[in-house]
Amino acid sequence: MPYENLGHANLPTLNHSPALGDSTQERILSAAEALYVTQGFDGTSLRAITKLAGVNLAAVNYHFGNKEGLIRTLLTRRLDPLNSIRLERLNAYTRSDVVPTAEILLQIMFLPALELAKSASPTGFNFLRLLGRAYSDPSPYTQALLSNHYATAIVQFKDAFAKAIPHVPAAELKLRLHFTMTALSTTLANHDLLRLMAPLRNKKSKTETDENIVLNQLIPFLVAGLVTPSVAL
Amino acid sequence: MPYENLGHANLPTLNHSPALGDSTQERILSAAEALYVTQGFDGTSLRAITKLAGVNLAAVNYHFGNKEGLIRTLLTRRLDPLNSIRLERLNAYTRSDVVPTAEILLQIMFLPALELAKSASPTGFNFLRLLGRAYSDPSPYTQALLSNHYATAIVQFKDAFAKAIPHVPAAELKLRLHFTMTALSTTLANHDLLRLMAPLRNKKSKTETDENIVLNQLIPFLVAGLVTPSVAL
DNA sequence: GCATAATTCAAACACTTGTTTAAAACTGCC
DNA sequence: GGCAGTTTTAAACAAGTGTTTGAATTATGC
Repeated sequence: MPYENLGHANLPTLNHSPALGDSTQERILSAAEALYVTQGFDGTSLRAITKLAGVNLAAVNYHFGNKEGLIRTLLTRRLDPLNSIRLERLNAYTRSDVVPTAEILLQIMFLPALELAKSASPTGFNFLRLLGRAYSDPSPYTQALLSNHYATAIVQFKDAFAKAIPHVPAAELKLRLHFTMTALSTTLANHDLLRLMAPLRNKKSKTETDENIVLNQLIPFLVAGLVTPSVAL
Repeated sequence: MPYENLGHANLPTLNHSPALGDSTQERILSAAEALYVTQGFDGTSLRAITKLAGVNLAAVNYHFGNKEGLIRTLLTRRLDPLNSIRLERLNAYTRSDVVPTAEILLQIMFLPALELAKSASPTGFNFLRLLGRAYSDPSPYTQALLSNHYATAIVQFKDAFAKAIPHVPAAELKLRLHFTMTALSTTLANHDLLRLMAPLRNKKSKTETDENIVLNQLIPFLVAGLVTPSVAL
């Protein structure tokens, strides 16, 4: 009688969209992720999830306890490895005495998300959209869950950005980082992103992936804003 | 027997938060706006709205037809005058042969929202947070409603930005404008914005309003990103 | 002052929500 | 083969959802 195995130790191939070959938990998570990305927490019902997954309604409560438990494992199984890789790469710089630039710091925040998206997500972009959706989800439960994952990682990055951009006062840099994070998260969550990128994709080499296009466009945009001289106080 | 007057002709003093002196419609709209800002469309129930407004449950259906009608008037009574002012000021520039800079264009998009916020909103920031929440609301109804208001206004601004920033290819500029709009909307919707601005407010003159602080910080951030040289293709 | 319209009200409607239950089916192991 | 543990299933639960109804109340116009 489980629903106690909320640990996300088993994330080997939670890839494909809800297919017949997968376990019940994996199919639930895949279906829930696909729906949560577009509908948000409140708009995603357990009946819609279980119907898409092709499993019984009670399976969610059996395997995850309740709806919050489902969303929690849904988010943590993505965010935990993401933040681990981010901090690992950031610490690699700080151990060596190299002071990373703002561009490198943004790459450290972006690249792991893109790499995980390519390796773990079914549709390729569902993982990125999950992150964006979670950050803008109004449900208090999601907000509370995110603030933990968000806060612990961002604190360390804030110090690194302060060293990379010493000419901007701390208060202003704080606000600029806030702008940066919101631009990142909502860009990832946006449905029209693929459509916006279409013309750019054609002009680039065919080996250029969609993820890299976003990276190559968004990072210079954000770097320019971050390092621009402080406005007169 | 109304619920046909969905027109928003009467927006004289829909100010105060739900108070006893206001009409039933105004109290419903105020309460709905306050809740919608924090809970989103799906998370805001009619019973919570009517309870906060101190009116009967059936009053919503009587005055607005249904929940969608309520949210529609909630958004249009704010967005319609906002977009009118924006386009009016933009056209004033285009009639004269002055080509507005990117900074001026952003001011045209920001300033009317801030002015309306100061004059019409109860808590001062509820109006801005309403805009931000609407743009990130996952409910399909809100998205459909917004896409109209959003699209018609942004098309004209896109041309103006293209003239202001001629050195950036159209496809790239399109993406940068997308980043700009998302940064704007989610910044406005964010709850922590006031807390982030606190240290800046103390250093500025006491006449400096919170809205101007956002303006003075966000616009240079966005302008720098918009006008930065195009990445090599 | 009175008839008429507009509004408010309590109650119920049909429906969906997350959750629980207990029996059924399946699983692996000796 | 049979038994214990695990999982799945259909059904029901209580609570909440938007909406409707019809009577009571208030406001309006003559």
